[in-house]
Amino acid sequence: MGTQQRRAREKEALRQDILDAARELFVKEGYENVSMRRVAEKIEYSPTTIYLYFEDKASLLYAICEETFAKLAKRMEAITRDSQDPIEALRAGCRAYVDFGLKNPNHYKVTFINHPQHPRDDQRHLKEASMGMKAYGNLRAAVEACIRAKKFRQTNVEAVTQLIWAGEHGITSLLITMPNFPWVKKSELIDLMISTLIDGLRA
Amino acid sequence: MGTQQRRAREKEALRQDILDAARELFVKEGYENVSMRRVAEKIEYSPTTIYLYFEDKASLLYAICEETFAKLAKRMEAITRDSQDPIEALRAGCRAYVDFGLKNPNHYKVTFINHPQHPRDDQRHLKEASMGMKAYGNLRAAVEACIRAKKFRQTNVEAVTQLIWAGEHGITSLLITMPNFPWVKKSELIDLMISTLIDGLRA
DNA sequence: CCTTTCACTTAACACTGTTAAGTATACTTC
DNA sequence: GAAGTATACTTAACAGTGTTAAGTGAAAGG
Repeated sequence: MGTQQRRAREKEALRQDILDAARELFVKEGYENVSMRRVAEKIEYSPTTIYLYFEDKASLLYAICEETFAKLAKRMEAITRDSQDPIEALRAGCRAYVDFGLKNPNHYKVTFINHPQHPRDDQRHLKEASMGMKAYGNLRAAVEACIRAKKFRQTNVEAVTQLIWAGEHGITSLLITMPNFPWVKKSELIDLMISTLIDGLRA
Repeated sequence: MGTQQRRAREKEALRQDILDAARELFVKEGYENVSMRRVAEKIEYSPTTIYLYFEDKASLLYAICEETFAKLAKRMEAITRDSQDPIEALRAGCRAYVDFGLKNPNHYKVTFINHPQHPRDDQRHLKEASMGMKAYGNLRAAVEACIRAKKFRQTNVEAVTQLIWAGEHGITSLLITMPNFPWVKKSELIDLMISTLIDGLRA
């Protein structure tokens, strides 16, 4: 009777163990530098066992990214909701995005910078999209609020959202991938980016 | 007498052949998807021969990036020099940067996005920096001209340069790594980024 | 002509992601 | 309770990777 449920539960538990082990290794050492054998070793199973739970290495990564993404989306949602002024909401959301990236550089890398795109696997590409769409949707809502409140000269919601995303991403990714570059004070640079974009958009 | 010179010339010729073969493959298929054996096959030498000319695969890449970078720097220099108004010069330079990235996506990827950073090899990191410094210096000069002409509210040359670089990079890298995303018209997005940043900086 | 140097190759190492085949164990059915 | 089957996992292997140590053959120098 309940045996099937118990088995399903045990399977799910191992799936989570794999995910936990992989996440820790990926985040600590980077996706490319972690082999399936290392993940297997960590959970004390044979390497091939992982393939009973995940299609391949990339799937393992995507599963982790989806989790992480949910966290980011949730955080951004909370931040933008708790703010009155739409401009300040947008500013806070942007700041949260960049901070999140800098605090989880390897996650950010595999999700937005490196993400190994399989040749001719469009299915997976859509999955990625759906994963990021939530965070993007949040940003979009914040931008829409600003436009609705007639705070911006530009009225193309999509274009402005993408513009701001690109700005955030530019700074986040550069700070992550080129840590040895002689940057000015990081937090000032981030604020400058956000302020400059908002000022540039202002009505 | 001349034998030594001839040999040196022949060595240099093969070095260039390797570089040419590697560049073509890297640009066409991406650094990660090209093996040393494939490069060797293309030049019809044994794989290990490459190691007589380049320390490792990454060095091969860096050599190619340096070439490409020189081209970008030269182009940007020409563009910013031929312009009268410092703001227009900056705008044109930015546009050239992004266009260059979109036209050489794999080059841009390996140079600014992926660039496989070797663990504990700081020497190489400096080399990278010196490589990019020229293009960065050009941008810096264009920014400095704007500030000198009192066109900008912000007066921190370094911060503004890095800000603009981040903006350019953000849009370039996102357009390259996420080609399936429903972007608004690309050239409009690029122009919007450049204009918004400049407007936001204006005095 | 002999020796040494030089350019290059062969063979191998230690890895990688991934799959096919094999092996116990636990569960179901008689 | 015994036989058969499904399940969960492992072993062995494939085809590939970057890279190195050892070996080869020809050209250059004395």
